[in-house]
Amino acid sequence: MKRKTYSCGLEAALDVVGGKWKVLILWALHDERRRFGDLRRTVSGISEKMLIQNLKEMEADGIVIRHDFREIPPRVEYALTSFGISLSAALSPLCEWGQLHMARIGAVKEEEEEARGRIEA
Amino acid sequence: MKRKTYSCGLEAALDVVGGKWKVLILWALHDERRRFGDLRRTVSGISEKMLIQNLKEMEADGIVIRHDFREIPPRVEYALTSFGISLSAALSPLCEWGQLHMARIGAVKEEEEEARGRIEA
DNA sequence: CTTTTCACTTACAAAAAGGTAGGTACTTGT
DNA sequence: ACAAGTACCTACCTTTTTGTAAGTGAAAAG
Repeated sequence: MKRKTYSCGLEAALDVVGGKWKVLILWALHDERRRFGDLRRTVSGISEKMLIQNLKEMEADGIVIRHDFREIPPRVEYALTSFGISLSAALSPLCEWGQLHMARIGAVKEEEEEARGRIEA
Repeated sequence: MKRKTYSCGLEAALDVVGGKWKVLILWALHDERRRFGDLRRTVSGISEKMLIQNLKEMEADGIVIRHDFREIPPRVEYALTSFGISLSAALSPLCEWGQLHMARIGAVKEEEEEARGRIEA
């Protein structure tokens, strides 16, 4: 068994919340618990596969809890654990930063995409 | 030209600092400017290709500046811009969170890896 | 004249992430 | 009898990301 080590806290945090969807799922849950289908509609663009896959990982990482009501038709709710809540708190300055510079970032990324388009064409 | 929009600040931030290496590079630069080779040694495990690739993107995103001394043998230094510094500031709570829960995260991720090993074997 | 240093570049290969389309079980409503 | 809704699962495929290994140029050191 290799000891998993991180060179800084960011690396550890990214290990839990990296990838394209997890922060968005976290965000969707940061103020209210939601059912699977509700999440699917809220996190726009996500596929069912990605949603469950990420939810499972997040559950394994202890940042969300799954509550199965064992009803038929099925009803399952997802919520943040206290660990997940602490994570979303740690993420909020980054969120604010992103919000503040959203226009700038979006503009730069558009340029980059256009540039790539020019090269590939 | 499609307007690039983000559903929350986190999405925008991740667009700039996503991926496996960028936060680590940012971290390596957050307290001092460094030469290419220095970065290569500091960010352990990164390949030259990934390092330049990420540095270029970060430069295009305005979070690092490249200073070429135009000497031979070549000498190039990288440093954070003020934008980059603001980003690293926004990242520091997440860094602290990661540091605080590093042991827990590492343990869970080890378990997950072992579990995957069991299945694949 | 060969080797070394440094900051890259390029071609190629491997791995990880993400997407699509279908299916399951079970009940309620028509 | 049949379609609809719910929360999934599975196999397969494409795209994106990451890694590896080699090469470049230009001067200076041996």
